[in-house]
Amino acid sequence: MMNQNKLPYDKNSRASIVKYAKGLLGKTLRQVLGGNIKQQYSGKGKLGQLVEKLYFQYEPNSDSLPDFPEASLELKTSPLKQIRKGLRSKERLVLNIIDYLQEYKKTFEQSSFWKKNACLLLMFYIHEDGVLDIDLMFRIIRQWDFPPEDLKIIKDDWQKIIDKIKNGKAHELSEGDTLYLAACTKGKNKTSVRSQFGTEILAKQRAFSLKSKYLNFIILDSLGKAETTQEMTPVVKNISDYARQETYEEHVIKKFSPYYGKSVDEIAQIFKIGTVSKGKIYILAAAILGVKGRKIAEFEKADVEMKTIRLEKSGALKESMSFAQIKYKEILDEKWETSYWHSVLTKRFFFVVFQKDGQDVLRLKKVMFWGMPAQDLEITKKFWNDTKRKIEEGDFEHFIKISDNKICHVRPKGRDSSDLMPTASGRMEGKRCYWLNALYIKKIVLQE
DNA sequence: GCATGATCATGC
DNA sequence: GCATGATCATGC
Repeated sequence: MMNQNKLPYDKNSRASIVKYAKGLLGKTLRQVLGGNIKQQYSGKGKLGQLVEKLYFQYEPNSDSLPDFPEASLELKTSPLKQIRKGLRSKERLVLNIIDYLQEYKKTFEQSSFWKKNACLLLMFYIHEDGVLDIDLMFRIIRQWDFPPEDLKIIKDDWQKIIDKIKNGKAHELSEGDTLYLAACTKGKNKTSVRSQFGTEILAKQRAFSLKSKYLNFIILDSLGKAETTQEMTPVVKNISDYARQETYEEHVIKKFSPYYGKSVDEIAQIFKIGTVSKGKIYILAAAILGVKGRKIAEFEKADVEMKTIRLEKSGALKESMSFAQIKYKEILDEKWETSYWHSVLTKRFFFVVFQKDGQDVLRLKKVMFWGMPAQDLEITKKFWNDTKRKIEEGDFEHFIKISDNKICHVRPKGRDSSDLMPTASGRMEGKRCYWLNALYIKKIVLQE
């Protein structure tokens, strides 16, 4: 360890550490430390180590304690990407690895997650391909304490993860299980497995993480983009809104239940919102949740995918659920874990289920949150690999069909059959998209 | 009745 | 103009 007297900050003081950290704001490590430092590390996750070692002058550790233990402050660097509308999070923020054999024994307050990450020193930098870590510019540097409303949801999330571990189901964890705090895979997927409680089945190594969309909220707040965050209204303005022991999801479902059995028009009348076109059911949902405008803040931050489901009188589900187009060129460069289809299927879903009555009027039947179980995700991985391989080979005739019963399928979707998209070989092919099979959705909706 | 192909409505 | 969410149409 360095002689603490020489440190340019007071390691016992959060304020001092944060203030010193801000010396990097708008700058790169090279600019601040001089041009003669060598790139000592390269690759993923190394910028954080460089900041710790070169700027804060302590040796990086993999302690269960925060990086600045005396000040209970955990340092995290995280990349930003430029999109048309401004800066956004490039990826999830990965926190500490979950010890499946220990974490479940603890309360939230004693948990490894909370001990290490209760207070974060966030350092967002602008990601650039092919640029050395020491040449990346820091754009946002701030202390982050979770607001009480967010912390409530994070506690619910943590509990949900713990419940699975307690039940010997760590191998079934998925990012789609939770809202803000997720159990994301960490390490090389095939080889990084760990033993878990209560069963011999090995589970993928996972770490607590904050979802990328949640970080966006921090980023917009930090950049003073109030106009963007104000478009979003939270369902829960204050944690005192919760009934005792109620989770966020239970709270949301409770708000919908008085409208079960009512038609779309009836609900629209109650909230005086005029005619609601099909495909705009989220307007109804926002109204029911008391959200002015169109964006439900918690759903945005958790990246919840809201979908309408229509059941026939009989309870049958007529239609499969469509998603985005398959980009024939882009998919060739994708890996499963970072692919579009994987990112959709690991989201948390919010299903708004309607059913036709005797007069063919759609009535709200129920709402539910859902995340795809890990076993199913494995099946969709096979589906995706098969689809990618066929696109690679230029075989557009034999995609997996709904009758193959592989949870999802490929089907045309375009303006009409002459709506084409170029393939890597330069040939034009009809546009197609990913679908979730109707039968699969039906099972989910009817199981609860 | 279901699988599959095809297309509509809307908003950015 | 186009992607997306959603639904229609047809034939087996």
